[in-house]
Amino acid sequence: MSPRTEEQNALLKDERREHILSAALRVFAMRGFAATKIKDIAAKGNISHGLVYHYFQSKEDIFFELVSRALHVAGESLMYVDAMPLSPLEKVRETARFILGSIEQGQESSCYFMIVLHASVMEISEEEKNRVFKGGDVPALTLSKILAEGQKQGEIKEGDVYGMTSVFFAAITGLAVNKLGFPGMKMPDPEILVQMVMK
Amino acid sequence: MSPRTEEQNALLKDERREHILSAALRVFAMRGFAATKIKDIAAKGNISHGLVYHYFQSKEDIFFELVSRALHVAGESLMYVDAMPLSPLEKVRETARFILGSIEQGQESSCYFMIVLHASVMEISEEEKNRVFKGGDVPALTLSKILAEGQKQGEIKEGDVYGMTSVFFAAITGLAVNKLGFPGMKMPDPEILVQMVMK
DNA sequence: GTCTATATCCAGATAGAC
DNA sequence: GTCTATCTGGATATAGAC
Repeated sequence: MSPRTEEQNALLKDERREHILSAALRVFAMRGFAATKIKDIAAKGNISHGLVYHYFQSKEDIFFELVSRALHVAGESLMYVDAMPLSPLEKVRETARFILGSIEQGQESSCYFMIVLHASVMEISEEEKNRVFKGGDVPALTLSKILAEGQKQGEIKEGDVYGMTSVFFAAITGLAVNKLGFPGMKMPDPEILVQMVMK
Repeated sequence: MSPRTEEQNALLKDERREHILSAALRVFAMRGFAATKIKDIAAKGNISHGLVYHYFQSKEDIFFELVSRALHVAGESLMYVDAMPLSPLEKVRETARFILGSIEQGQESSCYFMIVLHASVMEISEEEKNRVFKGGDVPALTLSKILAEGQKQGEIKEGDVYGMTSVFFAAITGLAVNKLGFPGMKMPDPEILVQMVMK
């Protein structure tokens, strides 16, 4: 019987962590931080209550790990679209389609949006907030850059780029959260978002 | 020493209730239902913990009273704008200006938006949800009606009125919530929302 | 590595003094 | 009407058995 290598152990441990995180995602999204009980996460993941503490130090740890991932993935996605060989307007269209599509198709994206939202209104110190939301402005900065380029090229409406960006993301967040509260809701045509900025 | 009449007593009682509700508003908005402790509400209102239960039956009672008010006021506001002697497009503009203005000027509106949002993702039975959100679709129905009229008159873009409505409200909700999490944030020009639907 | 049992704390709600 | 004291349940986190 060959003992597992350290590497294999680390992999198994990672898988377990992923399992717990994925179980925690929905629960945190729906109930918020405080209302989520470790017991609920454990039940969702079919493991015992105590085992959760074998993989994470605390409830906060799990929550902020999810927040961090959400922000990271959002940033990556925007930068990915930005790197595509498309005109600025097409990049906006691609972004709108991609995000609304992922919200439409399952609840996972919506859960991430909701978790970030929960985190953003949590009462934590300014320092802590800065740490948690480190890099959280990458999506907005990237979109702003795209819009500014589009204005130069005459594809995008003149006006406050920062304002357009915040409305764009606010709308997406709002839709995601709505979808979570009312799953029957149909996502609107992404083109509506595009027309908001299109000349 | 003249004893207070029943009427005066009722008025005082109402004032006290209002006092508690207003103290509860921010706390519920920021922390959500579960994380809000009766103690916090009492502290915010400078009254004792036990006294809260003299005016309300339970924590839920306070919360759902606030949700109900938020929905009621939102419906009233939209119907008020709709009754104004304005073209459909102007009604949309007035709505956007009014709501963004009230979010800009203080936190109260944002708190109401956030509370509705908390309520919408709460895990309650379908029945209960229907009861809590009774009349909650009045704003959306009213705006949809306005947009449809605007399309007939050629002021509003052709396309899915339901989609435009949901993006419009999603954007506003998203902005309100953002403002709550990051108070320094500037509200965008309402015109951005108007241009989303304007032909 | 996984579970059960439990220590410790704190919250919602009530009772009863003033 | 308002407060303080208390009952009771339940949640986080830990300890220790297997």
